[in-house]
Amino acid sequence: MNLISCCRWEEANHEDGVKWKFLEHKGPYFAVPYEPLPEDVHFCYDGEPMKLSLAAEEVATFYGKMLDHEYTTKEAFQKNFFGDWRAEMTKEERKIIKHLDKCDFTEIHKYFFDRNEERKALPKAEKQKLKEEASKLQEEYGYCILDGHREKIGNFKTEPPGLFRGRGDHPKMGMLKMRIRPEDVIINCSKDSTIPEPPPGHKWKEVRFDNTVTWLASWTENIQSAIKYIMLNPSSKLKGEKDWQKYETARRLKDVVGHIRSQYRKDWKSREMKKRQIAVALYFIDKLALRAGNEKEEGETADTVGCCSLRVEHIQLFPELDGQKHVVEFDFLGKDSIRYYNKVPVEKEVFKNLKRFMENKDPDDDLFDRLPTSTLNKHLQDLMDGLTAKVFRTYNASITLQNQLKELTNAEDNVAAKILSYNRANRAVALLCNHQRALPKTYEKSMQNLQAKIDAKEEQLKEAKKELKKAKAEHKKYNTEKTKKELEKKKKQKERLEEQLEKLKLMATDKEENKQIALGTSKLNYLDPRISVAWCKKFGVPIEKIYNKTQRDKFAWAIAMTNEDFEF
DNA sequence: AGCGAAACTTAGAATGGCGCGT
DNA sequence: ACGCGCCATTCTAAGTTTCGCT
Repeated sequence: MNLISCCRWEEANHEDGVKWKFLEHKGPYFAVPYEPLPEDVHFCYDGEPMKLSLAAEEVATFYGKMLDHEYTTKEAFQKNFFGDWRAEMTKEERKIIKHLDKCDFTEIHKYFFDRNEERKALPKAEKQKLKEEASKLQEEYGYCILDGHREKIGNFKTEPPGLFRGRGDHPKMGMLKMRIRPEDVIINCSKDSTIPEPPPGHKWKEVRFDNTVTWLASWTENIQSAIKYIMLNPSSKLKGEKDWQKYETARRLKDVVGHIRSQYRKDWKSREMKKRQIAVALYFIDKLALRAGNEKEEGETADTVGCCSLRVEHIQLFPELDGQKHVVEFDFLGKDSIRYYNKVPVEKEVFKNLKRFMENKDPDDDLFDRLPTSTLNKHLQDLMDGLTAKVFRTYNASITLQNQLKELTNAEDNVAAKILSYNRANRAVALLCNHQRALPKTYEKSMQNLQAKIDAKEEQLKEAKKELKKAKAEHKKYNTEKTKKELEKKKKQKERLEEQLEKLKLMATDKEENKQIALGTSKLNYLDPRISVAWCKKFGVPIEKIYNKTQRDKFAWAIAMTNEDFEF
C-alpha cells in the first residue's frame, strides 16, 4: 500500500458528530446574469411582435429554449409555466398575454439553437480558450480546504434559473425555478478561515460555523421549498470514508442476514398482524431489493411508491401462473417514476398473508397499513446496529456481484472476455435493483446497422458453405493434394465466418439485453469497490478497464487498501 | 413518540467531448 | 477531415435517514 494513501485513509477520526476542524472555501459561483435578446429576435403574441420586459423576456426564453422538448407538449407543464410566467409580467403585459397558444416563441428558439450551433462550430483554439476559462473557474471555486487537505467540491455553482423539470407525472412540472441570489445563500465554514466574500453589492443570507455538517453552502429552492447544498466531491476523504462505512455496515449484515431471514419467516405466522406486515415487507426488501418507500405528500410530487407505500392496486395475486405456484405480480412506479414490473413466486405463507392484507380494501388503500418506514427501520435497528432498509440493497447488490463474478469468471479467458463476464455480473445487479434508462435515441438505427451486418455475414456463410460442399465433392472425386488443400481452406473459411457471426449475434444480444439497463448506478452506489479491485488483481485485469478516472478517484480508498483475497 | 426539517445518498437525463471508421 | 456513436461528466431531482423539537 502506498504511504500517502495509507495516511490519508487512516487519519484519526473526530469525536462524535464532528465532521471537520477547519473548512475554508470561496462560496458558490453564481449563474451568469440574464443577457437580453438582440433587438431583431422577437417574441410574438397573436401574430404580432411584442417587446417584453426584462423579467418576462427571461422567463420566455426558458420556454423558447425547450420548444422541441416533449415537456412543452404536456398540459401541466404549459399550465404551470404560464401561471408562473404571468406572475413575472408587468401589469400591461398581463393584460395582453392571456393565452399560451397565442404565444410564438419560435424566433427565440431559433436564436438559441443557432447560438448553440455557432458554439459547437467554433475553431479549436477558441474552444480551447473556453475550456481554459472553465478550468480557471474550477481552480478558483471548485476546491476547498478541509482539515489541511485541498478537496474537490461536487457542485460549486448555484443552479441556474429555469423551468422545473420533474420526473414522471409531476404536478409541478413547468414551474419557474427562481434565480439564486447571494441573499438566499447560507455559508458554512470555519470561524478562523478566510470567510468567502459575497459578490460586490450583495450580502449572504447567513454565515455559520457548524462543523457537525458537511455542506459548504445551502439555499432553499422555491419549487418544493427543499434545501439545496453545496457539498464535496465523492473523491474527498469525507465522502470516501462515509462510503467505506456504508459497505462495512452491509458486510456486518452478511453475518446476521441468515438469522434475520429465519426470524421474518417465523414472523409470517405471528398472531400480531403488525409483526406479519413488517415480516412480509422486509421479505420484499430483502428478496426484491425494494426501497423503503417513505410517505409522500399527495399532489406535491409524482405518484411513486416503495415497499412500505405499496398500494393494493400495485400487486396482483395468482395462486397459479405459468406452472408456478403463489405468484405475485408487481407493477408500480418507483423512484424517478421508473416502472417496476415483476412476477415473483413467493412462499405460501407470504401469499396467504398478502391475501389477508388485501381483504376488504380498495385498490388505492395501502397494502401495509400502519407501517411507516420509521417503524420498519426501528425494527431493523433492533436486529443489527446501524441496519436500515437500504442496507439490504447494498448488501444484496454487493453479494450478488461477488457471487456472479465467482460463477462467470474464467481464469483462462483473455482480458476482453473477463470484462464481458464482469459486465454480465454487473448487469445481474442492475436487474436486481431495477436500474433502467430510456431507450437510447440511436438504438433503433444502430441495431438495424448491426442486423444488416449479421445478414451480410449469414449470406457470406451460406456462400462459404456452398463452396465447402463443392470442395468436398471435388476432393472426393480427385483426391489430390491440391483438392485436399482447397478443402482445408474452405473449411477454415467457413469456421471463421461462423465465429464472426456468433460474435456479431452475441453483440446484438448484449445490446438488446442492455438497451434499457443502466449499469452505472449500481457500480457507483451499491457495489463494494473492493470486490472489483480484488477481482481485477486476482485475474490480472487492469483496474482502468473497470473504473474510469472519476470512479478511480471516488474509490481511491478501496484501490489503496484492497488485495486479491478480499471477501465481501 | 411523532412530527417536520435538515442532511445526505441515489438516480436518470442532458450535455460534452473524444475516438474511430470512412 | 468529418460525422457519428459511445462514454464520461454534469446536473439536479428524488429518494432515505437522521436530527431536533414538542
